[in-house]
Amino acid sequence: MPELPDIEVYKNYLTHTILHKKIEDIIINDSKVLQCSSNQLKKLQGNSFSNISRYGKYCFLQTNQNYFLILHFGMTGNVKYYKSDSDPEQASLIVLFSNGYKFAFINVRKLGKIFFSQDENHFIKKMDLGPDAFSLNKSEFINILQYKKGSIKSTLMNQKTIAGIGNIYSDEILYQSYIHPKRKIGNLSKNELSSIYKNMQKIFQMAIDIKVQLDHFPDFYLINRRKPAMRCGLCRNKIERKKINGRSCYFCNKHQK
DNA sequence: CCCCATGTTGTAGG
DNA sequence: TCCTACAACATGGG
Repeated sequence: MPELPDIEVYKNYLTHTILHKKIEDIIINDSKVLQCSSNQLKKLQGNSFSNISRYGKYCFLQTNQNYFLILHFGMTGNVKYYKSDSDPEQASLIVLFSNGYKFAFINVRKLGKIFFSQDENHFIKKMDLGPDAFSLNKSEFINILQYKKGSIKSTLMNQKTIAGIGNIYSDEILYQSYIHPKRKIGNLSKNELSSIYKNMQKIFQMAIDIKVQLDHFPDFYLINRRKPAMRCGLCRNKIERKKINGRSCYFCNKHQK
């Protein structure tokens, strides 16, 4: 489920598994997801990962030589640290460590991407990413949004404006903020923008705390109600689905004004 | 067979 | 220039 909280959970997982282990080899099973040359990946051999970080929906694996292996998960990306002769299905990339363990970047729909960079900030600039959603304070958040022209949902999902929010969490944030996804930002009050910010922080923190296990979200959340004929967890109205930005937007037409 | 799915990118149009 | 809509990408599930 790769939006900001999911990547944060992957980051924590990798921090507890792959750091400081000698990289013996890199196996590329699917060059389609590679956004760099295999020669660049060869540079990782003999080194180890020294730090894992996240920016927006990207995960940065820094090596002790200050190279960065950068993962983007698309719709179905996942990571796994394991010790076995048999590798996961659809592992695009496998890193072999000298302790016999492996790290796999799993990529069912092949919409994920693998990048290589020598400079984290340069990469972020090159990808034209806005500031990370979870690192902004309230006034920075409001300053960025308040002069935008588009609808609130589209703008929240625009990675060039703010990085990290996707379809599921933009819906959840607006649902809990009592704001209709099609509202133009210019029509939102300071209080409403402030509410969006607070709910974003609260929802992301919740999702990270429960490691994004869907059945651990509070019952009133929208996230487990994204199905036809489901009832709103806040006012029991029927949840609606509408295409916005080519994505299925779920919302409650009664309490989201 | 159909439609749906957590993302990004390119194109066309207002 | 900025915003919206839509198709494409690839694969699996209902």
